[in-house]
Amino acid sequence: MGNAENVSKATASRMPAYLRYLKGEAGKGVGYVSSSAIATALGVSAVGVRKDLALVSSLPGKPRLGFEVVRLIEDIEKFLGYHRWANAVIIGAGGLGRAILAYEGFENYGIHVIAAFDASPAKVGSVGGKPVYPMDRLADIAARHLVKTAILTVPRGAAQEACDAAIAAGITAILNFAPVYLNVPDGVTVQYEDLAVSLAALCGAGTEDR
Amino acid sequence: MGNAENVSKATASRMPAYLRYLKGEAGKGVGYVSSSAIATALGVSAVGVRKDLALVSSLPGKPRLGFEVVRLIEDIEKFLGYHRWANAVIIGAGGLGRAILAYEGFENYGIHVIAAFDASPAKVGSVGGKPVYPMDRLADIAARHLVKTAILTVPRGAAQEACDAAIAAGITAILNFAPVYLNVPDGVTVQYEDLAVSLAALCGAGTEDR
DNA sequence: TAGATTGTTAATCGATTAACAATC
DNA sequence: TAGATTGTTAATCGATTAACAATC
Repeated sequence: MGNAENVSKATASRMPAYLRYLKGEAGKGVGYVSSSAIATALGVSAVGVRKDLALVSSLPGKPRLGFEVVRLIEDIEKFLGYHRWANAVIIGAGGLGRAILAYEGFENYGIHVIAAFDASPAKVGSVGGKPVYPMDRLADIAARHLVKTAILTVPRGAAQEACDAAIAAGITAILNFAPVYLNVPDGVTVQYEDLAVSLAALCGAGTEDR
Repeated sequence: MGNAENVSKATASRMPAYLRYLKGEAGKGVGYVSSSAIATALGVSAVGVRKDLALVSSLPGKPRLGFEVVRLIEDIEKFLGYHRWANAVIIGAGGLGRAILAYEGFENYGIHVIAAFDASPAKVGSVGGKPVYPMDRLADIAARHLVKTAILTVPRGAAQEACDAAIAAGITAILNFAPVYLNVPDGVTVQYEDLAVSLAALCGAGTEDR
């Protein structure tokens, strides 16, 4: 138990779902939860849940009771690395960028979204108490706050240019909401967050799968 | 080739990335692309790419040349089911909901986002030419437009209630942006789009993986 | 032709499932 | 105790990688 080193990628990818469910149970005041309860709620197998949890939990589950909810939440959060903090910026202060800038949920996950940047002077100002700067301030501010992560919410036509600017400013991880492929050098990670793809996959899932 | 029935889930999950890359190449006027070019661009193995493409492409790749870009794009789009159309609604017309309502990218993927709904009368009106209705119109409008998919962009505290309302209105697929677990009956699919989790995973990826 | 690239068969690898003994 | 639940070992399953013959 708690041997968090050799955790497979498949197991790690399920942790956020466990965490979401467990937090819901904790909110209802549930003290212990069994692997089979988690399994049926999430639509997976109970033995799979036990194997996953065995790898990250600091305490084994108790026969007849199951796993202690609050303990498990702590263990999963620790595993996911939410104890470390990181700063991030938003590039593109349109509707989506501003919505994310105002989003309150990041702080719970160890992320400070410190500012947004936009090429248009008209967008400069602040949103929800957080500043929106012109693009030419990006390199300066990113360096000063050790920002390595950017959320890209610019129109598709501006995405590659914004991406290049981010990389020039020292960004090494990009969460890209623009539905275009980004050309990046080695050492830079891009994660694509294509809403249309997510939605299309979801629409398909209902009809074809079962 | 083109035997799109027995495509593994792993293969299907890579198709959007192929499509993104290929569209970028097509935009540059590239006519043919090799499996190894795709592989290096996407950071995967070339033989894996060939295996994936063999399952969805209607035409085999040509030795010395590679795959025809425009043909491959059509094949992947067809595989992903982007030829079928579906209507969707947004529930929650806050910043994120309004941004998604105004988002132009869905139409390319066979999805019509026809309207948004909000519990607050103050939000009713229109955004980017699309209507925002009060929540009590949901069942009526969803039924009339055969809407089976909802995008949930309400605050976390309102998520379960909004989810229940959606299900009561006949929704069977939910793309949930609220960072909470949703309790749904059998036959309803929930996909979690947790920005904070995505971002946290991205931040972690840069440091721990290599 | 020579060379680059393809598709396929076999081997390896990893993850899931099944079976079962251990525990409170 | 009896029963529910756990953790683990072995077996199955699926996906990736390696090797190589086929093709333009």
